[in-house]
Amino acid sequence: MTKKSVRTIADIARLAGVSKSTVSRALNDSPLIGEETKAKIRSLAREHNFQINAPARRLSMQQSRTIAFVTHAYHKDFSVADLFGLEIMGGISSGLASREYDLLVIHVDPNDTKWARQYYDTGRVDGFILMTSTRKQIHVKALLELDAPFIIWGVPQPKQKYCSVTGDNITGGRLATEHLIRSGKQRIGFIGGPSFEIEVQHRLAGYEEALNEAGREIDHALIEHGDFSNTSGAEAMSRLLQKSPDLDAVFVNSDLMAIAAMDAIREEGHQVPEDIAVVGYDDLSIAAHSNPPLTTIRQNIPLAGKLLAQNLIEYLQTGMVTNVSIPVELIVRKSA
Amino acid sequence: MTKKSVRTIADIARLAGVSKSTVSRALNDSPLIGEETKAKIRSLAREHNFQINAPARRLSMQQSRTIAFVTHAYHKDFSVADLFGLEIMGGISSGLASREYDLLVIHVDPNDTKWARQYYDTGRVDGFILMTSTRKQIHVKALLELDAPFIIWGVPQPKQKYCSVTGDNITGGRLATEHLIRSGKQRIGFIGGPSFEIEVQHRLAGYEEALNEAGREIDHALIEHGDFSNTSGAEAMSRLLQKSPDLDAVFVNSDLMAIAAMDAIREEGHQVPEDIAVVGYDDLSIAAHSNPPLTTIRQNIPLAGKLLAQNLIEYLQTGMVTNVSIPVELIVRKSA
DNA sequence: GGCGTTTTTGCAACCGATTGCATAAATTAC
DNA sequence: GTAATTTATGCAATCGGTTGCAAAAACGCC
Repeated sequence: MTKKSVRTIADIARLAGVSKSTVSRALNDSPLIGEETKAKIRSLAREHNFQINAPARRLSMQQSRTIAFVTHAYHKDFSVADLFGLEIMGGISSGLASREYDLLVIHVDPNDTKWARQYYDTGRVDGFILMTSTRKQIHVKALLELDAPFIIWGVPQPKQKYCSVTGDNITGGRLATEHLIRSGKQRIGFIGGPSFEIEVQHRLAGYEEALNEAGREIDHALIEHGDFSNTSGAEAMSRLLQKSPDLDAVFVNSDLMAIAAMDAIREEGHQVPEDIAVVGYDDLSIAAHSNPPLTTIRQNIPLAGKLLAQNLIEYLQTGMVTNVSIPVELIVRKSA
Repeated sequence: MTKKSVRTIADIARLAGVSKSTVSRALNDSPLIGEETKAKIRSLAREHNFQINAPARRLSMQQSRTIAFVTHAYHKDFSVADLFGLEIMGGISSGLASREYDLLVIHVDPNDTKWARQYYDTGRVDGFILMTSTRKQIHVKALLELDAPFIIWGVPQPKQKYCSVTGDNITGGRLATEHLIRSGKQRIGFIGGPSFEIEVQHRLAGYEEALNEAGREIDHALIEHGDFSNTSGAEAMSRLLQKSPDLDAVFVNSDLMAIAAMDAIREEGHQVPEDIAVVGYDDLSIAAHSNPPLTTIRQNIPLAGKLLAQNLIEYLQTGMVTNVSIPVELIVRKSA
């Protein structure tokens, strides 16, 4: 009913018998304003449920206090980034909210880079969090050229300067492999994501380190790669079983591929984990509910999200470039 | 290197030798501007990669062209809304993008309603899409009081006027049940979400209709309710097996609960689908990859998202209240 | 060529905040 | 009691667009 009559700081100013500037300063807790005046203005604002106008403030301050979460457009296919992205978004959202930033979501076409200009040059967002699983480099390049602030989930290219948060992939690969070795497995396979991805190379490195330390040889017949999709996981598993029928364990680079791999193993008439043990990666929510429940490497996803948010904001405010890697841990369930 | 020198319409105006107003009108394709002038201004804008300033435009036009997607804060537990929410967000995003609206994501505390004011009265968003699975009514009430435009996923309260998109739950319940009847199942159970939810009541109604039409009695010993979480699905299943050991099929109100129920069934030593057939609901991506693959009711989630976006925008622009329900279909896999 | 239209363009106010600088009020110093 | 500070407030410009209204330019017609 009662159409709100006090919508702007000018309204408050009139009520308080002061000027707009004073109200603005009071609400921003400027030391220039006397305590009494501040108190009066604040209580007026509270009383009238005053909410400051965001576009005006943004125009005036030349910043949007909004961060874009950039992810690929969803396609039919079920890819890692989907579930993983959702879980990480929760962490990002809370990290941003605590610093009073808003979260905008952009679904981009993998081949298009116009989006960067459209969001940055228009002042709609102050920075980006890149989660595009594929073609990340193209987007990184676009953002660097624009000189736009951003942070990525993943390992940064060697010579470039930008923020990143990533899991400790070497340790992840090592933990998974060591667990399988401890369980007495002899022929341990590796199913990776695309071999050009640094994360995948690191996980492979961890796998090889663990084997070497146990005095084992690296057997390339035990190594296969997929593209993180579940079908590719099943296919890689089949190829592996073909090449190395004596395999008794496999470390798979994602929970989704691992779950598909377990199906493939069963279809060939083997049991998980008795005949072939399986370790996944990510500890997505579904890992606990797969059949059998998946032993996997947990990345602390809420933490990752929070760090992506905070470190990007830190960069916006101070220009400090951070590259952090978060710890991983082994979660033992039934599959290995 | 070259710091962009043409950032505002005033810059373009200078280059074109016209006034700001003319540039503004030309870029907005106003009929007031001559074709030649328009062409010149447009090509200048393109040439200099001009991007209009969003906050200024929003301030001036008194609208943000941004819609908030409101969902609950994520908790440890894995609930329906999570996966479902992610999938629907893709559809919303594309629906909004095609009308040039931005998508903001807000994770709200279930008991807090301040968020509405904080986003609406500040002019940060023009409207809301409500996906909070629990306590939806509280949030609806808050938005109605604020007189803020919104649309919900779900069935609207009888007497209230607001937009909604929902699945056809009655038909969904009916399709699932009819399928089980056709397969020759005799004792068909029902595991619903919370019984106070209208969606759940509709699915139950569809279930009962189908049974009645087949000349069967409704047996309340075959009906149980959970809260959509997977643990509650497993528990409801156990209770059902206890009460009605002769049960040979069950229609479960969500894929997540259905998958948990299948585990429970196996733990009791029964086979799916031979001993007990299971039909789920939602057709989330995981349904195709469960063990066995889940027969389920598909809601066209991308369409739902698109309609949520478009109908809300329609409402913003014309004030037309829409309440649509989208068709569902039965997807037959291995579990029933 | 002059006058009435119609089509184009520009002026200036406005959207609602922030902020540098000037000024008024209150304190302190002597 | 007055000058010198210190503290608190207000004025007015600014951020970068949009838009109502007035004015100029182009056009049609006799």
